[in-house]
Amino acid sequence: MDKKIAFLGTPNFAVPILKSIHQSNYKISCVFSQPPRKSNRGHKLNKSPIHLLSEELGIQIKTPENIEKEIDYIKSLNLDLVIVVAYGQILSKDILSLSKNGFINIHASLLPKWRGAAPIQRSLINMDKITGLSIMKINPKLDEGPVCNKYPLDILENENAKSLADRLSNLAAEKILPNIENILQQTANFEEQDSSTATYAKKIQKIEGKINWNDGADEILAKINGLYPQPGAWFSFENDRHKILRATLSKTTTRPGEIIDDELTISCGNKSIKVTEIQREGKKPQKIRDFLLGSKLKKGIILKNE
RNA sequence: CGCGGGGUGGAGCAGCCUGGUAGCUCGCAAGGCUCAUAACCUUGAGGUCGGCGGUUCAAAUCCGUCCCCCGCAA
Repeated sequence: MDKKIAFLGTPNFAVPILKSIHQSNYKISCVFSQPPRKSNRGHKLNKSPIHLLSEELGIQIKTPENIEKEIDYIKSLNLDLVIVVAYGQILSKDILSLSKNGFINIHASLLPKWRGAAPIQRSLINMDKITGLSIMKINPKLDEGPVCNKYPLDILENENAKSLADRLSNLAAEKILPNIENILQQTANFEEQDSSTATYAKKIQKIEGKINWNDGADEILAKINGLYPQPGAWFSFENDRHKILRATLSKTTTRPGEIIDDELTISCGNKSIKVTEIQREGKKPQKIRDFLLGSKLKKGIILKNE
């Protein structure tokens, strides 16, 4: 009855899920994660969140540049099941054959909607009212495998990507356990996706964060929330990038980009947004009150779309 | 050795290039005005200008070095 499970994952989103499985009765034979990358200021080598967690929990961790090279090792593990959460490497047919019950992926959308890299951000930018999780079996194509369970989750008013990711991640941590049970018992029911209704969540490009004040306020707010905290939605003023971290809707409209009052309410193409938290280039995030004390962004200034 | 910005009373900033009295907005304290107030007026407290060293008659300001924070890019 001692089933052997492996876990493949990399970013923070996967952390609560690995924790949950670890705390349950299942035994994790090995964790795979992306190798430490040179990143951030100074290009230091940083281990992935899952890498760090595995070390902390004392689980065997492997971080191959290419998982294909570990194929013999994986075979030797004699795995019953593999859980994949945002691992970041393509899994070949050869790899996928090395688990008795397949490779199970948790995807942060209601498939076949938002297949691909950035489902959470895309659902927010698209102003969806609802999203969720899909538990699916990986096949060699991108997020196209058969689904055994979906868990819808309402998107809250003015919710941002971090909050939504946290909620989905926690939901996944909870729901993965009964699914593992069902799959190991062979009682899970997998259904093919209806690919004719599929949509794709393209990877986020940094340039998408640039705000166009001619857009409607709802749209701009969706961008601010969908790109929070990385890469963030921003505008330029006096050559400084100003990243808007949080904002609320406001009704007044004047000229697009015009600062309407002394509290940094900015008119959009339709309605306006009131900035409540902002981060200037090279500065820490600031509540709008603090930011305004020493700021030149006063009523009447018109922000340009550049 | 990836590129770059910053550290100035409690908060957010200006001053630095072109050395020579510590400035602005806010907060705080006291007083005044007011039916009253987060509004307005007056006064006040509070700063080793990130640390150390150097140049100079004189350093927030110029030079060197160290510490800390952040943005970009990957």
